[in-house]
Amino acid sequence: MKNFQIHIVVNSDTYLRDPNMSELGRKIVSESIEMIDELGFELFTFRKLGKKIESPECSIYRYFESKHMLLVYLTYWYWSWVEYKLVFAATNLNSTEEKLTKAIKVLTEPPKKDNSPPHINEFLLHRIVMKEGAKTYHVKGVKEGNQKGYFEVYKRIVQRLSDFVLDINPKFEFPHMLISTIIEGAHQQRYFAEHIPSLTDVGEGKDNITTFYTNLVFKVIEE
Amino acid sequence: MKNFQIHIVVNSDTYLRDPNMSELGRKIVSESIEMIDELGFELFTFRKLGKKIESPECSIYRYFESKHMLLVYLTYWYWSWVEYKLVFAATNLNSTEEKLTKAIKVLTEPPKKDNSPPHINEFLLHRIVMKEGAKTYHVKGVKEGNQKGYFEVYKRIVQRLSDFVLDINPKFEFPHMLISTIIEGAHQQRYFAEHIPSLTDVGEGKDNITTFYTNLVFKVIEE
DNA sequence: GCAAATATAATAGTATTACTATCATCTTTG
DNA sequence: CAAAGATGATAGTAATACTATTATATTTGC
Repeated sequence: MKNFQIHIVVNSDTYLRDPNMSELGRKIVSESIEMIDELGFELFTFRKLGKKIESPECSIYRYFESKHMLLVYLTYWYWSWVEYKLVFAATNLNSTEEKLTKAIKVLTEPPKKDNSPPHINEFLLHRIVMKEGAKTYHVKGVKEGNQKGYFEVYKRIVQRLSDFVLDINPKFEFPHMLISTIIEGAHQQRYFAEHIPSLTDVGEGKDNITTFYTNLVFKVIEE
Repeated sequence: MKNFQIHIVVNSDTYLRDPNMSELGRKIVSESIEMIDELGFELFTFRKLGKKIESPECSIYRYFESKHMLLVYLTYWYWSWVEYKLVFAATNLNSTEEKLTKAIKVLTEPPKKDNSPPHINEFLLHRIVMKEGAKTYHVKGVKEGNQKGYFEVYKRIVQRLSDFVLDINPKFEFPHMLISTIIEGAHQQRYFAEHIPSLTDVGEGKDNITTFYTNLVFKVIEE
């Protein structure tokens, strides 16, 4: 039972019409998450999505310029959501060490059921971002996308944790590299664990990823 | 002046006809490297490649089942080449520490001009693998691809360095995670440095990536 | 309560992509 | 020098990633 619901705001350059403002828009978002997770981003098409939600393909194009931009929207949403969880997780903690530990936990653990909006399955969205997230920037127009702010939240998260690192060790030279390495690394390891397990050490049942990266960060930044 | 040339063997499941055995095959490989680097993998097509090499599209399909499989071939080739460099780099070194340091250097530094086969521009190939490499496994058929051995060399490289790590600290629990994290991380950081610099700490002219990851590895594995 | 604005649906169409098929010709090689 | 194999020429297909046009709902502002 929850008496509040947070609203995630997404950069308006990622969409043509705000999908959060209409029934159809929310349906596009929620069903596309299911479908991308099921088919993978390559086999996912607006035509198939249209069929699933029983709306014509061209209606989807009124919300998103392309399926690539839909992916950009979804990952932006995801990172905003993670940012919210990071802020929330830091409250009532005193030391920067505790805050950093908690933040690494949020970034490296898979999501638990929580108060995300009802039309977003954040468990599936997490899987999508792990697998397809890099496709938002591994494209020709990265620089333009970066200028338009598609990655601003991601960058802010990296900055936030980098600041913790610098607070703990002001002389540490590579905080951004360290943080972006572990964020991407955690997603990657979780994906490998499922599909190419010999690239990881994730054993049966037990989840070492958070332990590994927490350890890594504190060992690397100590003077 | 070189009196020898090494020949990289690629898993024969990645191609229909061995592109290394004919003039046309080598042309397909060498020109596709230029073209994928120039256009990005999404905009690259066999039709455009056919036009460039003045051969019909269908001739290219006689070598590679799809453009995805061509990418798999190219990345396989790349990692085999890196493996060769790793073996070469380890000769005449006594301590495992030295070997590991050298290996990290090979894996994290951009390639220098060396004795790669004339039809392969390994500088461009390195850029392609940094940017597009993950697309070989971020697809629906990863598991089948893994079973067919598309990633066997990559896995062998991870194993090789993991063994160094375990030799230095036999109690270290997560060698594979550590090594695959730094290999992917190095590529990623180099890509970020060029396109989304605020995610890194790579400054003007100086290249910190190797320093960062070398430090990271030795700090993390120390008892 | 109704006109105007806006969103959606229905239908149709286009250029391009990712292939496949067929057959003729050219080049090896045993 | 014949047979096998590789390449070229030509053609074709289903699907993708869109766009355009017009009709029909639905919302909203006065």
